[in-house]
Amino acid sequence: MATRLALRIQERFESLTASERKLATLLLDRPDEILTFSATELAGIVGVSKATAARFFRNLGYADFNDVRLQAREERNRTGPVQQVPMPAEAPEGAATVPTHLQVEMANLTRTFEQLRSDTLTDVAERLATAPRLWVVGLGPEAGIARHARITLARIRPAVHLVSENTGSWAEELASTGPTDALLVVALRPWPKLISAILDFARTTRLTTVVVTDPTNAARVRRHGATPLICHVSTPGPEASHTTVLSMLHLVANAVTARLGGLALRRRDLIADLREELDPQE
Amino acid sequence: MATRLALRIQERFESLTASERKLATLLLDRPDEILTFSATELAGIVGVSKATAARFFRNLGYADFNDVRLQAREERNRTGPVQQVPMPAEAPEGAATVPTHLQVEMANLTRTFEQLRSDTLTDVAERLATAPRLWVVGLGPEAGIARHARITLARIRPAVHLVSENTGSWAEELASTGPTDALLVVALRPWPKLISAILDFARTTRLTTVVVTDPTNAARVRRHGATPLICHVSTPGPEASHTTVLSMLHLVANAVTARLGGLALRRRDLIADLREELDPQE
DNA sequence: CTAACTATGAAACGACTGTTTCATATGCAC
DNA sequence: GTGCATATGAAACAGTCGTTTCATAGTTAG
Repeated sequence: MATRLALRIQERFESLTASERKLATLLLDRPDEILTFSATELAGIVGVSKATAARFFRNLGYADFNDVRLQAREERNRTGPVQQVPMPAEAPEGAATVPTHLQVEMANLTRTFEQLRSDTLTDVAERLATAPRLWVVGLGPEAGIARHARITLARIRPAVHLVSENTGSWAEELASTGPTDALLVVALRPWPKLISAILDFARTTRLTTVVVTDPTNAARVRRHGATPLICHVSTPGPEASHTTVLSMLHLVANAVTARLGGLALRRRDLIADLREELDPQE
Repeated sequence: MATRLALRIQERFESLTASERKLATLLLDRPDEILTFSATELAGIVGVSKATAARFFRNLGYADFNDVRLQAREERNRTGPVQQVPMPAEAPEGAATVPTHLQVEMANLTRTFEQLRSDTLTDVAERLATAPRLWVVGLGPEAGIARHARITLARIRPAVHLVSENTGSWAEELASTGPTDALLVVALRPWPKLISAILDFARTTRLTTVVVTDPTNAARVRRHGATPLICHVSTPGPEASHTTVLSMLHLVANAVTARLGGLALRRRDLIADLREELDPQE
């Protein structure tokens, strides 16, 4: 939390004049004040003139007071590394308290995305973006998520198909896939056997396959020749949390958008316009 | 964490003009911006004129923009420097970097669940747990989420129905609802008009209604006589993130489970056994 | 189609902010 | 004491910000 301004002040503190030290002390004590107060106000608080304040910031090496504020603002936006959040221990009761829930979700998120390599992401995005057709699969509890993924991706690229969850008919639906198509699977524990079959089929058809899954299935996915995107979904309770899965899919969609550039944006705008027409504003 | 400004905006959101809504949305998404940005800058970010911005704040009941800033400043002091995770500013490129994504999701999660009152949660859980039948609705982009909610809830209680998104047929589907049934709606911005109609119908049928929504629609939900569960979904990019929505639904499901106790657990185990039978282990 | 109304941005205006200039005060060397 | 250097505030100045006015585009009512 050491801002560049604070460091600069500390270096020169002894060589500052009395009035300047008043300002310096205030800023070291409450670093955020720069963002919210004007130079005049700062001067007023410690009882020096505006002129002194102006000189102070110039003497620190800034061109302007505006310069100071812009830097401070910018520094706050890229605040340092996210602190590691500990996963809460097993809750005795079905203690679904709000703070516990929040902490669990934060822990899952940090684990998930600190582990995700950004080149894996761009690689996946590249393949999902360029495939002629994209098939999305999610069985049982993941069916809703898969549907959501399909909706999201269909907004930024054409030919996104949902493989229905009617057991048995998936073969017919996937039959029309070609070797350069891509397959996006959402499958967590407990791992449905059917997914293994689908992955094997995808491998023989030479489909590019990405599987959003949990850590326990990562190795299995690799064994099937697919790329895993690992999401931590553990909870103190009995049910897994799909939160990180959705977050991962959102990130993937963003990456695909970035890869496709204007193409995706135009498609998205087109769809937005269409929606607006169909459902008159409001 | 609900500032007075945010509340004031939420109350009047629907009566705002298009340009004003752009400003309102920005301020709800990133409440701290008022402290650091000038009104001119705010106007510039969302692409409206300074004049509109000035009118906007006056229409909200403030004398001045300065008035706004003073109040915001004062409130922050009262809240103390609880510097939570800051929301990153607009990314220039489609810069969907992993760390940025993580930070955005963390910010949304903390905002969402620090604002959620635990008695609201238990109240909602009580009503969703005890209703004879539970109906789940989600239109357009939220259809997948709704389906997921239905799956999740159906594991812990009987008679959970998904109202299909076929426009027009919802009336027939909801026709069989009774006065003590409950309705769970997922609806974010842009608010579909159809949802308003459904909420009005629910009110006259005396359904208990819970709406998972974003801050811009909270007041509207209350006006329809329903209980809002507010999720922060803002992102630097163009697409909203449904992550917190899913997290909220997970929490609600947990709370319902806690309320139902052994009943829910037995049902869940039963279903797990069934699944295992249908899809032989592994 | 016209009239009234609303929403909006461009531009004029006044208020305020930050910088610079200048005169004064303070401290130190001699 | 005088001379010199530095620190400081008052005031002049230039620039920016927020407000208001006014003209225009878009919408609604009749």
